[in-house]
Amino acid sequence: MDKRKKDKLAKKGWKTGSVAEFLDLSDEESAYIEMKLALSEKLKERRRRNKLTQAELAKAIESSQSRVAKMEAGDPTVSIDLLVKSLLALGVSKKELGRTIS
Amino acid sequence: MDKRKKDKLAKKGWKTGSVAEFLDLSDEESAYIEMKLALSEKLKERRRRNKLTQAELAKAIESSQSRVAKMEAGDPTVSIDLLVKSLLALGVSKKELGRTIS
DNA sequence: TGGTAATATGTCATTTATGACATATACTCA
DNA sequence: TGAGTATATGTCATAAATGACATATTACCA
Repeated sequence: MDKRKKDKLAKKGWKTGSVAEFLDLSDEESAYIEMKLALSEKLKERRRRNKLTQAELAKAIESSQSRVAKMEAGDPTVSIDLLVKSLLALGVSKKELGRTIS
Repeated sequence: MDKRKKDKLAKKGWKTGSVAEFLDLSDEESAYIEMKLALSEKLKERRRRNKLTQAELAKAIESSQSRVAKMEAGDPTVSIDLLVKSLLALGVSKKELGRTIS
């Protein structure tokens, strides 16, 4: 099955527990996706908590509003690197990042 | 200062605590580098524990020996994504990954 | 209702990460 | 010592991620 499609489905509100079963992902694949989705959630949450618009955050991290939107949507073209850098820029600590992905 | 050079220096046995001071990295930059180095360490440790050569691990993750070497060396061209995928392939859990980067 | 700000989606040229390869260096052991 | 194995380093063409942009959709409120 096309990975792009799986991610697309996965982000559409499916609970991660059931996604792996239904889409037949390996444990490593689903763990990886779950981690990215957890970081997405955290980003959305923190940006809002910090009262920033996507455009404002984008400027702070030298990115674009559309990419921030994709990060928060769990778009498969977004890397963990970018999510992590963005979260660090929002003031999230390594410790909290660790908790987030666990 | 050139980021490539900073990473180069950083991986040459400098203790991470002092790197940030000496090289004048922002908190976010050093947190990011520390996370990558922690993942590098973990990879080296786990691969050895699993009694695999770099070439064998490379095959398992569909990469190359040279890239595995770079991962373990903390080469700045290696993404967190690749490190995470590799660690998951070695059987490391999300929980342990979380602990590792913290 | 309409107007405006925020967010989402799609596309694309450029940048960056990647696997592959060659080759250098280090390690083991006879 | 040298041969064999493992790891490190450098380079490059290709693939993947990125920022930018246009535009669609949604949310809010006067």
